[in-house]
Amino acid sequence: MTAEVKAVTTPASPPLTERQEARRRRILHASAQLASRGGFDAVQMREVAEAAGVALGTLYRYFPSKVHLLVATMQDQLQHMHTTLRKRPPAGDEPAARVAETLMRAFRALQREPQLADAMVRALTFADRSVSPEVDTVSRLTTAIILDAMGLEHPPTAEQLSAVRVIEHTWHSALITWLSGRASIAQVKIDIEMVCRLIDLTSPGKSPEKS
Amino acid sequence: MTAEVKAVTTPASPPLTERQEARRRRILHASAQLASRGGFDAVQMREVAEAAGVALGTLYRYFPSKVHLLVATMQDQLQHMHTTLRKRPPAGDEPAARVAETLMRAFRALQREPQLADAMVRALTFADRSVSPEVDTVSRLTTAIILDAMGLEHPPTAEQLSAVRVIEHTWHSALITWLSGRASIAQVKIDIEMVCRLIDLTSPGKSPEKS
DNA sequence: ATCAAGTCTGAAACTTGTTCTACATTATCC
DNA sequence: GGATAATGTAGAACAAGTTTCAGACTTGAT
Repeated sequence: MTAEVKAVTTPASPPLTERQEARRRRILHASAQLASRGGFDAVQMREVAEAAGVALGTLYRYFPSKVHLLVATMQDQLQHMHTTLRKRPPAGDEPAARVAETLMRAFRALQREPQLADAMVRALTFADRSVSPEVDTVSRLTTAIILDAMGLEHPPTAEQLSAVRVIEHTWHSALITWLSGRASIAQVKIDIEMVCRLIDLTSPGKSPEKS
Repeated sequence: MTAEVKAVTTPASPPLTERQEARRRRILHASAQLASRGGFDAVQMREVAEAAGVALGTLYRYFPSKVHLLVATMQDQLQHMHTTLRKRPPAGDEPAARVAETLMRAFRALQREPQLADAMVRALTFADRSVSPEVDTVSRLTTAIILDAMGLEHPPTAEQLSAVRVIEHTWHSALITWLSGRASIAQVKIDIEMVCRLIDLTSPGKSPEKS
């Protein structure tokens, strides 16, 4: 439990009342529910509103677009996953192995709800500038998960952060190719393990070579 | 010019007549034109049809959805880029350096038409299963470009292909983060260079270490 | 030249994300 | 408790992707 992670939760601009918090929660739940059924397309704003017992206008007040909604849903799910993963840290000896294990574990979790994963990931990559802050939060959460898995003793170097970003890139993109049926899970595993080698490459005082 | 690349062009199911080929071309041109202006949102099917001098129904016969259209547009642009890049191969000594240089060159080309890039990349990552074949073609084209840049003397090993896939993942995902304003070009450069190290790592008879 | 099959056109219809409006409910402040 | 501003509701309206259809035009074979 080294390298403390500073609260990656939402910035929480205006404090919400209890009823509002409950509405928000109902909406996110409805969103995840519908997404689990039929993926991105099945999350229809009117249906979400109805399932959450909320007027369409209200839904849009809470989440200004479908993409915002789904990205928030992803935040939510990632939050869960992060706490779950923390309970059982990966077992590998090397940081690279631990990260690969963690990611594959996350991957298998997503596999259990492929439609939900589809909806969230599609929203994430489809998001335009207006969703940047939210997407950024997701990105920070992912980074936190990976750094956690690395179990560093010191704060990460700039190089290591770059490696983590590359791992994230690979993770997202591999997820997409899997979701759209263009890559098998075995393939994803290979690629994840491949990219995790960058961790060894960037851990200080390890590689004997250097230009 | 080693490691011959087998024609990555379209499979061309039914041979098109001349007028049809012309229509297809007009459509793609209109699509790119509109995309250059306002990105993904500006490519409106009715407008594309009008600009191409074609009925809406015809547009849909040629490209069954907006995403199909934009992915085809990307194929087209990549085709261009590939031939352009081949004219001036990258200059670096090491394969990794050559690949990084090539990708950054491609990156700068996209920078010149950021809106077009936005439209194409968003379509690509938003594509669902129904567009898999087309997305796959784009992927093979990208792979071809990277393998070309590596300038291998032998056919690539399985490990190298995995590294190339990871590079592609990084390339796409980095592109997205840049397009949505969440990463600077400098950052993209760093990450591309980072991931290209995997090439050294996987070139046979190079790395002195091995578990 | 003619017929049949396939293709293209123009226009309307349908779907779903998003916006808007008029009114009801709730929260806050005095 | 009552004024008032913010929030929520119901439902219409709008925008853009997609589908549909009747009729006109091409094409290819005979």
